[in-house]
Amino acid sequence: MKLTEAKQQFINSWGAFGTQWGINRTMAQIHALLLVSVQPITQDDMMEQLSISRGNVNMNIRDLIGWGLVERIIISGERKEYFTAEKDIWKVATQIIKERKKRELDPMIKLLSLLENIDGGKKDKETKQFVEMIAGIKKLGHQADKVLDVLIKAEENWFTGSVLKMFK
Amino acid sequence: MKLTEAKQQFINSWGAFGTQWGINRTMAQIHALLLVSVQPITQDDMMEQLSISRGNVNMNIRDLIGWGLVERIIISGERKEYFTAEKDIWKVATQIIKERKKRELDPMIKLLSLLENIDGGKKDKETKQFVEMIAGIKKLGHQADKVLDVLIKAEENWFTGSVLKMFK
DNA sequence: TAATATTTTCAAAATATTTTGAAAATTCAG
DNA sequence: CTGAATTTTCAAAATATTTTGAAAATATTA
Repeated sequence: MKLTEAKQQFINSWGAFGTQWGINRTMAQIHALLLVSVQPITQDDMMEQLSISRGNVNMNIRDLIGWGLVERIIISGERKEYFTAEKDIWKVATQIIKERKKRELDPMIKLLSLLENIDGGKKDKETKQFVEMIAGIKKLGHQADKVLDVLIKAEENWFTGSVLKMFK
Repeated sequence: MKLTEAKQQFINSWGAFGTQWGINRTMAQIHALLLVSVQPITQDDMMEQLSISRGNVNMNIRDLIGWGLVERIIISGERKEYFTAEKDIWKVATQIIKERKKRELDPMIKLLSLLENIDGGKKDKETKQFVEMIAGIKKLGHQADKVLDVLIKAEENWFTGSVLKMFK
């Protein structure tokens, strides 16, 4: 397989993969493009390489910066802005975990806590069963939170495999 | 908060949460409804409680069964089919992890293996850097695979918290 | 077997999401 | 400050996804 062909397939597959995880296809493609671009690139480069509009590039770049995955680079003497992505794939994974935890898991646990306060407590069986289900999900959420914290803090250890020895 | 109100909010939030993870809103809502329904319910019950069409219920129920999260129940003497969901939330989480691993992680690792075979090997710097990025992502995928296997096999231990002691 | 209840299918409609592109805003060199 | 280059915004258009509902298929009863 040719290099350009492989890059293209990586970008497309990364995009398709992203959509399965609730991530906008173009955002994932831009991220993939930046991952395989050794030098920083401009918005015009992205427009050309992915055949998408200026507005689309601009909005998704902004999102990627919000996710802490992409950085804006100013090259002195150059008028245009350049962009680059974190290349250490462990740091990328960690950052995504951190963000999804903050944006989704935390609010979910907060909501479940509210739902546990049912009028009249666990008097009748139906209420009791509902409250127990909610408590169970909340507990699962807390456990997931802890497991993810360990993974985040494990840093390169996770990546190099030594965390798994701890598991065993 | 009233029980019916809490149930409704749980169903809606579970649906919203699902969409953030690439899961169809209605499918997540049906799952939530089944989670808080102590007795098995019919497709008509779902149509009524979620205000959705028969076809919608039917297709999403089929998907949920495909995910191994819902079971069709035949009650003797009853003409209609009933449905019920696994209530042990740890088993639910495990099942979802298993399925996503099989449907998404495994094919992704397979693809990355293909992309590592670039014509001419790592002769030039550009190719070398691309291959290394792909190899890095593949390695991350394998590590994630192993971590998830441990969580799946840990069964109730994960849920009760003792897996975390292993981490520490 | 016929009549009826129930489930399944899927094309079309509705809805939601993404993308475009041009105007507005901003930045920067001279 | 002026004017050109660049970035940002966002309403409208395009696209993708979900939902409907009625017809077809299947199952059940008598």
